[in-house]
Amino acid sequence: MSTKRRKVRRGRPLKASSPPDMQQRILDAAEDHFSRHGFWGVTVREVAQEAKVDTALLHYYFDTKRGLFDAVFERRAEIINKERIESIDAYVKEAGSAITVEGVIDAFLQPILRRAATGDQHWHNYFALIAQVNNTPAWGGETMGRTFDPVIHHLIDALRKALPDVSEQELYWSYHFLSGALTLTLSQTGRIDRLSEGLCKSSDFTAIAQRMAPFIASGFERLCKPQTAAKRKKS
Amino acid sequence: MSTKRRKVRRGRPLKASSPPDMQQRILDAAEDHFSRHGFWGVTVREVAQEAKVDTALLHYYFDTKRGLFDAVFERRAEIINKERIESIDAYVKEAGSAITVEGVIDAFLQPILRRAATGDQHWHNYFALIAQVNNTPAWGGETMGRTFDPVIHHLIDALRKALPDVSEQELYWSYHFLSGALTLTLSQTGRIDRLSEGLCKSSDFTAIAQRMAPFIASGFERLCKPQTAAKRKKS
DNA sequence: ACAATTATTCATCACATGATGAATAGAATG
DNA sequence: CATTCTATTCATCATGTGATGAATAATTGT
Repeated sequence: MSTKRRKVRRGRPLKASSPPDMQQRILDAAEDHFSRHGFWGVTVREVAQEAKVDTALLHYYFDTKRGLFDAVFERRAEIINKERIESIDAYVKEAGSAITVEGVIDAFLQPILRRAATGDQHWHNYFALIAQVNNTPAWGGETMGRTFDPVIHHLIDALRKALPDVSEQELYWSYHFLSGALTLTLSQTGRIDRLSEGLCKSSDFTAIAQRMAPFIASGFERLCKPQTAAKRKKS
Repeated sequence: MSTKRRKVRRGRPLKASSPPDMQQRILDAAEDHFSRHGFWGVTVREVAQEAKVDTALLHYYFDTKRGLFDAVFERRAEIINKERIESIDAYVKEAGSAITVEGVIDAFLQPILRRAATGDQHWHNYFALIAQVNNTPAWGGETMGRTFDPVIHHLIDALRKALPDVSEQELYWSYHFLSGALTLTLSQTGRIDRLSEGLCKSSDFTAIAQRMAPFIASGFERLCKPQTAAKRKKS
């Protein structure tokens, strides 16, 4: 029990330890936790512990817990947004006048579903995070809008080309349903696994990629092409 | 500064205060908070304060915070589940051999959308709560399944009648998309308001009720009726 | 070589958290 | 009317919380 001063390792670390980069390590750990439990379900200590750093470092880089969360949310948003715009533009150019609703929607979904299909855990977590945010009444709409609305307007512009004289309202409502379907898909709760008794798997993004665009495109056409509404229920 | 013992009001209250019933008041307050911020975003103190009771009472009735959450979640589930089953059964009986996919889905959606359309704040909060849970990766799938799967199987049974020889997988995936669209609708984040610059409103359940069943039914038919897939993309 | 800057850990603060045992007043029971 | 039961509040506990200032070592700039 002597008062020996244990020599502690403090201050800047040796160069060797940086490669994965502390900031990235913190962001990865935060992404992992936030995606599973949401903003309030995570403590900065948990994140710091997983990243193997002191909580003070986390505040040093990201100021507040909220700052960390926003940094996580925006990190991959830019990447995916760029990919989605490129994908849509490529399809529109390639299809020319033969543009279809299903083609546009497929082009919009591809970047996300492809990334999800690789099984990369980081992207996986990130998508689940989007799902959480999109269903957070308090501030989800604002955050989602700020981050993704430009791309969505790009999508809607492309859809207008495939649907001449379409009503704006129908277009937005249709996107709303698309957004919901996509969000639940990305949140990966495993519910459909249980419901279907193993017949369908939340993680089977190949199956999803095959079905989602046709399903959604069909809904769009039904809502946005009045003439298709011929077989209206008569009762 | 005398040591006068301030006479505090303790013990069982006068009868007059019970009418709204303490348990109900706590559940209402909890519903309000949980729906907005999720399980981790709420403290028992906040709930107790809004319900104007001591936190101890809350533990007295519901044991733990989690117990309170589950009680909130289950309270209205029974009601809505019963209504949905009755609605589906009524439609199936009424339609007879003229049963349609859109009719079944409409019957399934009606009870929820009708309640949402009244603007009742309590149901409103409850639906947002469902949305939160449905997108909680950690335990959302399990909770949702336990609470709602029986009704969903009922829905799927009815859909089978409208879609003879349908593939089970297509049926479940279609429901998955339906579930996502409905969930986002109920979560009411206001995102579509911003996106459409006020043209569409999250709270406009009349508009949703008119569009959702046709949109979703069309997707179902596209996926579940192979012969409809004639106009496959050729490129 | 020295000074300034940057990245990191340590120690700690003020306050919030879920939970609980004891106290107490009214209601129910006999 | 005495006893037991139920519903409620009070006071408090141990732990967890986000955050921060000081210390310190490596790096960078001069």
